[in-house]
Amino acid sequence: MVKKEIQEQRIRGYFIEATKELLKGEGLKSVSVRNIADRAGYSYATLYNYFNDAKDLIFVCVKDFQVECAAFVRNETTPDMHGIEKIKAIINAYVKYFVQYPGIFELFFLEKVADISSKQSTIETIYYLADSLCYEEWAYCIAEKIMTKKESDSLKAQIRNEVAGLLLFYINRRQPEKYQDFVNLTQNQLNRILDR
Amino acid sequence: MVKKEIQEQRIRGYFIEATKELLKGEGLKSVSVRNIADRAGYSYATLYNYFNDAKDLIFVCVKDFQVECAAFVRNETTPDMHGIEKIKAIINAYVKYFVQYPGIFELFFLEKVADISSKQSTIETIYYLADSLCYEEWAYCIAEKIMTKKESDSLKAQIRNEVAGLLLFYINRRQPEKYQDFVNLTQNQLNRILDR
DNA sequence: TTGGATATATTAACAGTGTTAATTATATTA
DNA sequence: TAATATAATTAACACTGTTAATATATCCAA
Repeated sequence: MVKKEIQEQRIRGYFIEATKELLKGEGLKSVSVRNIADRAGYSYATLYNYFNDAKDLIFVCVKDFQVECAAFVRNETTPDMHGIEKIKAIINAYVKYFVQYPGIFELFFLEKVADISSKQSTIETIYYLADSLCYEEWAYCIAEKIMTKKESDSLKAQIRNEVAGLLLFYINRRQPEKYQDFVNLTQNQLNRILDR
Repeated sequence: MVKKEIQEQRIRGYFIEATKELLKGEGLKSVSVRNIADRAGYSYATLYNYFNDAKDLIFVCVKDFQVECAAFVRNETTPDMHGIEKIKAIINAYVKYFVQYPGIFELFFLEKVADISSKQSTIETIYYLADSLCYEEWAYCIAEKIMTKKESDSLKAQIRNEVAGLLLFYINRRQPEKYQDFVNLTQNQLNRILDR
């Protein structure tokens, strides 16, 4: 019965949409089983007919947000840039996305995952998201002999960790306090890593 | 009445000690008002006679753990080292401390704080902890003209964010999976930042 | 179209969380 | 010792996630 599957997917979609709205709006703290179900127009227990548990549902949203983040980055950057400068622009947009949606940052990096092994692939795509957004540009840099493959791998890791740390302190600890200071710090650190 | 204050401080200490044990042992997830009170030998409501709320109590532990972390670092590093190499050794010990006590990492960097302004100073000391552990060595590097003050500030920020990111991914996302890979990555990144 | 089977949705319940108010027990002081 | 002040406890409330039992649709054959 394909009809059943369509309907089932549709209802799953309602729950996912409700969860995404809550995450983008009020943030992770207001994402509860009852809140989600209310917004989706179902009882709280109905959720368990479509998802193993709450964490499962929450993590389903990750993939959608990754796509959205990629679109956001494309929209914030110009296609006539290349190499190092483009990488900087992409990372800046990437950072901007999470500052705009702190709830999504929490979901991607802070949210505890009970069974980490079952969500391994999702976690890996989060881990490598910044890398993959810059994929063509790293390739460009290597092709143009701006850097070696080995160097690019080292730089990727550095940016990955540096940016995660910057966002962690700013979003979760309001450190630095002012947004402009955060932007400047991010800029300085990116330049430090990429301009040699 | 000084007697009262001594007694009051003593009981506060019992709650703090219980919380610290839970944090170091089972981690943040098992730190609840009722768990703490049980371990301290009081009823759960008694806690509210000595602390404003649960978060308050949990954050009181931060200062103790900072002292412990500093002692751990002193113990893990030799006093006959100086400058860049000593900084590397200190940061390695700092990282090791949080890997050993993931619950303390959660408390320092992940735990949500409702009223961040009232805990501003605590949060700042967390933010600058890695810097302060290396205080003498940064001064040494500047005095020996190994780097300028401005360069050292930039390096401090870089290490701060890089290390936070590394720990965040490893402790919270098991990324990389194997401890040895994490150690190697940390080593590589530290060398990259500090060896120029 | 109706009756029975199946699938889906809902309510009730449990064990947990933080927090507050009312109550009980303890200590201090007149 | 009696009255008062202080401290500790229990009861209660509003939440949380999750499961089992119940109610309500849906579907398919007679």
